[in-house]
Amino acid sequence: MAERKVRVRFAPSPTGPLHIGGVRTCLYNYLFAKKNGGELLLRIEDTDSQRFVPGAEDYIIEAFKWLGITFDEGVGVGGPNGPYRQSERREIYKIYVKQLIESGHAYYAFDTPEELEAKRNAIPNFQYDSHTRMQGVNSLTLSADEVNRRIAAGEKYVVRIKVEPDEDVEVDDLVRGKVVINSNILDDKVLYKAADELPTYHLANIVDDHLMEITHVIRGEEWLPSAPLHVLLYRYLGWADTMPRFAHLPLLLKPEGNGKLSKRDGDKLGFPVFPLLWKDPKTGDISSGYRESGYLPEAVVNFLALLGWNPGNDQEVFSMDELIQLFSIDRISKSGARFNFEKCKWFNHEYLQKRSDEEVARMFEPILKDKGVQCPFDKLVYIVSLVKERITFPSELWDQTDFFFQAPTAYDEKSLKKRWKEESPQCLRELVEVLKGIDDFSKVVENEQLVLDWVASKGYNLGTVMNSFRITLVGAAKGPHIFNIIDIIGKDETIARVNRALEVIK
RNA sequence: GGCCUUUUCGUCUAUCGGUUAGGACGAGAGAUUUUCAUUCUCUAAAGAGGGGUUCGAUUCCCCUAGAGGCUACCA
Repeated sequence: MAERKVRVRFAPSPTGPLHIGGVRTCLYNYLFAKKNGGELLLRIEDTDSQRFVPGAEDYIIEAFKWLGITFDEGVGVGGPNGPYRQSERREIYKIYVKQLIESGHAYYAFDTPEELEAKRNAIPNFQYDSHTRMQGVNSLTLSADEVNRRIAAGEKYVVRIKVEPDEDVEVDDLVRGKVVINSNILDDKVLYKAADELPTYHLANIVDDHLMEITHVIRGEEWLPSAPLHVLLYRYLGWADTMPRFAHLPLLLKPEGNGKLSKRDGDKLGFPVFPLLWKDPKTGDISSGYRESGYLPEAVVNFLALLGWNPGNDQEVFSMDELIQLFSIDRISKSGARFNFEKCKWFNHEYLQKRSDEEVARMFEPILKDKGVQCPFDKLVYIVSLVKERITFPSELWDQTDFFFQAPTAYDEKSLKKRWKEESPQCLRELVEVLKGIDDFSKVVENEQLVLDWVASKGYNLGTVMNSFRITLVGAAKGPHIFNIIDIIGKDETIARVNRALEVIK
């Protein structure tokens, strides 16, 4: 086989918001494509007309835009192999359905869903396959005339693959090695439904991957059991020599308990399982998203990249470019990864520190606006510089800085009990006089030295003075350096806060 | 039930037959900080069980168990 340009695809079904596991699958596809100088396609697999959800497609596109994952071809960007929505490719699939039937690898089946349901109930482990298909109502058991008559009469039929029995089908998986399944356990899967004139996933997937010249199929492990069917389809269609390589990714599991990660886990444990906030168009239910929860896209990408892959050394923090350089399929792990969002938070803290004070200040602006607070931008940057390292999410900014914008309305009991001494009022009254003598509060270092000297000259306990002072300014025993605080709130406000505290605190 | 995959600290993982089994998150303890937080240091913490193969198995093979997936006219 000649060397082909690497082409991979992400092919979600627009049945709702994109699950974080899907995001990881796409990320791995992206990293693999970029690493190998290849291309990534976005294909929308909307062959299930029943489960189509409006808005899901736009959501998917927006989510990857936010994450910095770009597509070279597909829905939203176009390309020479379109259309990229399977619902718009009906006529293409029909050609191959016909080819499969004519070559004897598929057949018409007229069994109704009710009949099949009845068989499943009556016969344990019933499956439509080489052992049972001759009892079905299909083009194998009906005369050609009868088949034609039924089709002409508009009877709803499906087309099923005719799996040849007693054959070991081999899937050479890039992650798991050779996986062999005997064709006897495969059933004659439905490939096409006359009811909506659409193929099922299996056929559409193979036809599109072939036509779009996909070289590597990187997808979740849930597809491993049907991979042999796909191999068979490539063979029956005569495309075995250009069949893509498969790589089945380990699944993302719940943080605790059993099963794979689901929407409910997020709701229950209080972390998002979707990249973006999603509002269900039918029910109006809201599902939280990483973006709206204050996660940085590079943190989400970094966290996800390491869930099932590692570079083989101790490095933990990677830029997208580094991930691209380092990524390789043979370092993908085989077992499912439990989703640990504490680590995700840690990544967010790391990446937030990498952002400049100006950038973080900009994240703070809408929060302040919401609080009805006005603040000059350069002052905001100054404030952010004092508290940035303390926070993991921009949403924590207000709690860390509210005292810069408004005087404390109450004084924390615990702090008072621990830090407010009997001599505090007297010390503070004298401190006010000292502060009054300072003209420029922006001389942080000098002012501190001045106060320190004064405390020493009076023989006061430094901790008592400073902690009491802090409580009057902040309302509690917390916050950044005191002399930065008074620089920001200014002389008048500083003195006013001390005086007010002196009145209120008994 | 059947079939497939998988199994190293609580979690994510390193180790490609010979290591004091390493790192990170989280946890605990100290230090720094006149406050709180940050930061730093240290500590505890793992090869599912049983058989083989081998001079030697976490590593290779088999069995059992656990975990996960699939078993639709869904993807």
